[in-house]
Amino acid sequence: MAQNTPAAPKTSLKAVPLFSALEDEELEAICALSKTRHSPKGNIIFLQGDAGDAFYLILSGEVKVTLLGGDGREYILGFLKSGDFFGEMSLFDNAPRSASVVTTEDARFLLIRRQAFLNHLTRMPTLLTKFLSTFSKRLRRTDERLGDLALLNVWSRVAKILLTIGETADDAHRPGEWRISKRLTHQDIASMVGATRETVTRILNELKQQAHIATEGKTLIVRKSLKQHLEVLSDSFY
Amino acid sequence: MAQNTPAAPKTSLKAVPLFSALEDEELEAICALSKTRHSPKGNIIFLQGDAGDAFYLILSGEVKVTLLGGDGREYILGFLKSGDFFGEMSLFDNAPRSASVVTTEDARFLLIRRQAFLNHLTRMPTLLTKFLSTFSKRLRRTDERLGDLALLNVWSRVAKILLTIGETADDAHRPGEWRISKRLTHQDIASMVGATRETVTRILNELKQQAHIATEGKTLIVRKSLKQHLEVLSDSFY
DNA sequence: TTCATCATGTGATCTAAATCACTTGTGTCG
DNA sequence: CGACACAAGTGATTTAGATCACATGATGAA
Repeated sequence: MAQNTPAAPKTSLKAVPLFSALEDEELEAICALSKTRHSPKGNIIFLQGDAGDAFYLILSGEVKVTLLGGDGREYILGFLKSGDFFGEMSLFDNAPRSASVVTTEDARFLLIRRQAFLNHLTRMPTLLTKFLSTFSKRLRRTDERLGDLALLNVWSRVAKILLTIGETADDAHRPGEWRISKRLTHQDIASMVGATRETVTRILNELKQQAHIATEGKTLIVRKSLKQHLEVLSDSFY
Repeated sequence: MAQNTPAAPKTSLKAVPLFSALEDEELEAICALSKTRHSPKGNIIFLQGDAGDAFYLILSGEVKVTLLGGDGREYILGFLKSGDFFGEMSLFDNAPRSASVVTTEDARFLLIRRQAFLNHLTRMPTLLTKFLSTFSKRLRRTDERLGDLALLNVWSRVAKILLTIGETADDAHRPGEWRISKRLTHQDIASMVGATRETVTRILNELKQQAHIATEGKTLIVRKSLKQHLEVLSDSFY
């Protein structure tokens, strides 16, 4: 299962955006109070509702952040990878975990406990600001998704998430399209837009028909035409 | 329409939770760079998509924070009142407004511009921490609502929001119930849960039949029994 | 290569909730 | 006071999307 190693990495932290602005001595401090943890694919890091007092920074691998429904269904808030972090909310209020986190690949984390971190945090305003701007972005994203769920139909939600994923996870830069190499099952997409697998399958085929998307081997191609198409739909109230 | 007065209040800021931990001199500084603004009921403070570089603190009155759909429908993120603030996201990233804000009562604001504020902000770590914990709470709430929209049906969403409002806006402390004096139209509730007015009307009557809610004059009574009822529903997967 | 497991495709229902189309309150303000 | 906005109540109808029930395809471990 999960392993804890007392040693913390030194140099690699400099490469992490969250810590990039810190002084060497501050980095030392961070290292001193952090542990590393390794979890194989499919491991539960924590569950929604758990008491949480630790913050995790992903050193390698990938995790999935989800909300769980009473009937076993899940809503995927997002995937996080190397350099991203989670569990940071419990640093500032110690409420229970608001979401669950599961590894979707073997992953290594830097783990820092609330109390240990807080003492140093106040003495690192740069870090506070980093957190603030991350929170800001996260809040914007969740607000947008809230609007999507409340105001758009499944077709638009699927189109939109494909575009979002394309824009952020484009692998090969090409003129009129984005290429997504990350393997996403229809169920994954369904759980990200709040719909069923079958509906997503049908919409994806429809989009393929309309040449808005295509597949090449394992990579998914999203054409930018889809973006215009979507914008026309939502601007139609003028 | 909206009026701008150059003068800023002095003593009243001490009473605002956001600023309560500040030193007198820091308060002075805040006052120096803030303006007050007055807006009558129904006024648009800003719209989703606007460029935004100011932060607002509500001194009196109430506002409604909404997301607008392409077809004119709106999703209400929430109501904010005296002591609450909004537009703070643009302090930390200067992205366009992610939501719209409209006054639902005559209101007075303290208004602080991004640049002016930022200079001082870094020198007030207490304030940074205040923001951080607010962001944390907000993020938790939006995550929860995201889960509600994606995973619950309209009945549960209505029940849940009534309970939430009851818990936070209870006016008279009574044993088995919460009393909400704030006037909420069925359309308001519909816009808060992502449903139509008619559906909300029907559900509210159903809840009244089941004695989970009642009205007394203009105040809405939500019985705590509703909470149990809702929990039974969502725990039914054990 | 061969199963076994997981992902996808697709028709046939079913249903929660939206939409439509009114009627019936209920304020409130000239 | 009447009347003119709003807000709420309620049936009838429609529909997007869920659910159900399989068939077909990939993929990978033994």
